[in-house]
Amino acid sequence: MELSKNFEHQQAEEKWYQYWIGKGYFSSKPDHRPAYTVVIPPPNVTGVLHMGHCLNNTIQDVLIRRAAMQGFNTCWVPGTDHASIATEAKVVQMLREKEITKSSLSREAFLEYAWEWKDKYGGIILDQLRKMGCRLDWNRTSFTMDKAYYDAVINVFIDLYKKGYIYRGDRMINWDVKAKTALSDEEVIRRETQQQLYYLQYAIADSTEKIVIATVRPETIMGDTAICVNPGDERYKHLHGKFAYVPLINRRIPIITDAYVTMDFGTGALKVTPLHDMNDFQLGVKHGLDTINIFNDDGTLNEAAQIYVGEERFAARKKIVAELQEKGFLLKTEDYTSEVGYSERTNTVVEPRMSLQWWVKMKAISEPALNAVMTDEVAFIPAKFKNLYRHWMENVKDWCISRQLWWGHRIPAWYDADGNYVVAATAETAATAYAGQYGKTPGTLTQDEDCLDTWFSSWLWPFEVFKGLSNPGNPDIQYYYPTTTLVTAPEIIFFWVARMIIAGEEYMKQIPFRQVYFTGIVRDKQGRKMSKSLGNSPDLLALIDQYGADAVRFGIMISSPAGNDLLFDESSLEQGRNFANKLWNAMKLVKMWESRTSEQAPAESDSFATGWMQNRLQEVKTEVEGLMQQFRLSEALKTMYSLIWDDFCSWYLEWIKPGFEQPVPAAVYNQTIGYFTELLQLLHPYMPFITEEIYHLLQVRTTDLCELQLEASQVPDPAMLAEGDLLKATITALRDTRNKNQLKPKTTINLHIQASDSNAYTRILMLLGKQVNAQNISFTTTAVPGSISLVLGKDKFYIESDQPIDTGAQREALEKELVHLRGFLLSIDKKLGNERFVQNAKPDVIALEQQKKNDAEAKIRVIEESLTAM
RNA sequence: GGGAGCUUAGCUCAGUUGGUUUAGAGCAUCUGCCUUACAAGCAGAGGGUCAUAGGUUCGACUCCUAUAGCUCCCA
Repeated sequence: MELSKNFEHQQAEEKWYQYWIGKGYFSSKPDHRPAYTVVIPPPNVTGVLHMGHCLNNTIQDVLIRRAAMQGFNTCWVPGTDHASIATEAKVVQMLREKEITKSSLSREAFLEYAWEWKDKYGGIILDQLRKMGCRLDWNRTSFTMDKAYYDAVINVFIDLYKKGYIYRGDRMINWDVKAKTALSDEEVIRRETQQQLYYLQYAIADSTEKIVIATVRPETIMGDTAICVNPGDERYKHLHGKFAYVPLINRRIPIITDAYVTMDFGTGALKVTPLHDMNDFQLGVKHGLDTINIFNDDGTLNEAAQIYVGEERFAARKKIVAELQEKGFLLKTEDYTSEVGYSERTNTVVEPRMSLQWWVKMKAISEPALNAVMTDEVAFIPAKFKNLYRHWMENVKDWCISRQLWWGHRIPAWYDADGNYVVAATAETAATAYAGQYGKTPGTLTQDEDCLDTWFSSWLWPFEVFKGLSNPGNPDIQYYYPTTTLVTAPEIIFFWVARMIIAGEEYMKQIPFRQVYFTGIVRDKQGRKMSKSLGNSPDLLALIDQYGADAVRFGIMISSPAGNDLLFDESSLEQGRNFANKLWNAMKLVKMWESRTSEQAPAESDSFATGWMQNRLQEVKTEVEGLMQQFRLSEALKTMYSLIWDDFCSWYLEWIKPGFEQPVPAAVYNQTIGYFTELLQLLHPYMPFITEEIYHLLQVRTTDLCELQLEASQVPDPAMLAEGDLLKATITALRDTRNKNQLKPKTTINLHIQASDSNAYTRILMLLGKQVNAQNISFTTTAVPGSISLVLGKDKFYIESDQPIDTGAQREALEKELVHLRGFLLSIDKKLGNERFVQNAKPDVIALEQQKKNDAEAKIRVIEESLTAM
């Protein structure tokens, strides 16, 4: 078979994914093996794959694939969440294109459209995960609105209500005037925003005096019910207890005092609008102020505002400012920058609003979840996130769980005509409950129109994907739960991670996962977070198409230490592609030897090479094992990269490479196939497609790489590794010297070694000669006249060739080395001359320093000799 | 305002409980090579007073304090 010049990823990816699926490798059933379980952080059903998903899911796949090779029964559960706000927005938009308004539809009709939308587009992101090669158990694909899952969410609501953890209450909330829904704090994005600070004067009652307040929201003055000053503020002491008039509408409001007011901001006098500002609300409660709501739910002014009724809030601001100016109330305006909250979903400025919503009381229910993390029962990686978690959990606020949407889990609360309510799953059970609670049969009970926050369903994810709630104690939940590792972004540590631990403790009486691995945030080259609105997120499928899935996985993994952000740069994908290509070509080289193996015994140099490669492989396997255990996935990949590229390709293959059309001893060939296979196996979790492809091209196999079990690494022989290091260092030094003396690669040399211990070279002599193009090597005890000399450690090398030599350059190099060594020696002498060092340092540290000193002195002597001989 | 974190080569980052050298890698740069696996390659090289100033210690990139700059989270 003719092998292509470079690795062609397209067919290989398609072919192997289908093959793996066909073999059923990805689907898991409980058995005797230990389980390794991962639940995917369910991507938003409206989503398309972006760099964050790519990072996150590659990491999960690496963990799962490696675990599968280590004998675990791996189960990685895919799925999506229903994303109530985002999906509803998409559906509304789709309807708009068909010229249908949501308000013209019944709830049922709207939901039919929504499901239609979901069925059509909801699977896109899952298909994209297939392209990446993810070893997901597709038979277990879950959705937060599957029937059983839906019911579980409703039952959790009812249960928590019965336990007293859920209540209904008036609170200031973040209101999205466009989506007409409440937002949780986490759905509000704060952004520095350029604004104006308006200085307005309010007339004091029974006086000609005026008080000046500064505000960024002049359109809310109609909702003012007080002016507040700091009690210690000398400027306003005489006004305590007096009244002022709100401009334009002339409402009489009290002047109150509270230490909350900062004296040096604005004028030190604050207008208080309890229903339209979070902090003012607190003041209002504290001081028993009147409350006036001047906005409709769409952000337009209502009747209570008296003026500009029906105007949109920002349009009203402009008009009010104009009128204030015209009537002399506006003293001045200043530029002012502060953080303003925007809706994550609709990007409109969030309006603080008083609203009757459903809440979860968080303090008591979260106690076990705090402890689970603090005691490392749930280990955070990296551990620095423990602090953040504790801080949040200790100051946890109640969770607003109702959303004014239809797409989602409908709140199971039922109201009579007077607003009395019961919580129950169905109309029937609600009627019974009502009769029990209120002692009468209800008239018509109507269900709450709102649905639940999406996170109120996804916090059940780690157990409900195994039907842990809807079918308690089933074999799956017993086998797979608690799950092993959760991989997620630190930005959802509160949204999701904390709440999953809470729900796990509450409903399974167990933690949901043993470890949480926090990935970094993917940023662009300029360090900006990748986002849809910035348009700086590359098209991942195009990248996979261009570079290959393996290269994309490599590129993202090579630059992502745990918990640190990574700057995404396409050059790392290039590196990945080049690496794939390197593997491909190494395979081609080895394949070339297949038909010309000979039965002759391996030469001593071959035995050295294979022995060294074996030991080096074992050494790296051990290293990788340690790194993986610490979740240092990026470093593990770097280690393998270097093993494959440098040790295997650049050194080993060159060492055993036969001359042109020469045979390769069969033993060497077979060992080489074996090493190559082990390398592929090691790398497979990171680059599954190409490794599987090459695995099968190298040899006819009865097994597949993705299922091949890793064998435990053996302890390497340090002497063998040291010999290899000496050989590599010697080759490099000699090549460098050749280079610097303009000896062309094709020019052969005679090499003389003046060694302190010539035995050190016996096994590596042949390889050395081959690699530096020496036709002859001999040992000497004296300098060889007319040759190029170089010093490596305690040994000297003399290169003889026909080429004229430049002693000046050599002398310079040696002198430079001498200066360095003398400086080094000086620093050691200082240390050893320091009495306190000798007294306090551990004996092995002192011995080490002594050794370093001896070595340095020996090297200096050798160089000095060389210089005089010159 | 409160909290967390970062600052190491031109760029992006490693550096695990203080002691194996006067600090490593990839990319970029420079030099020489179209050597029959690979120019998406091969063989080499140069480049850093580890943000700054103190302190602890026999010894600090590593621990402590302050300063400067940057980032994120929360109010």
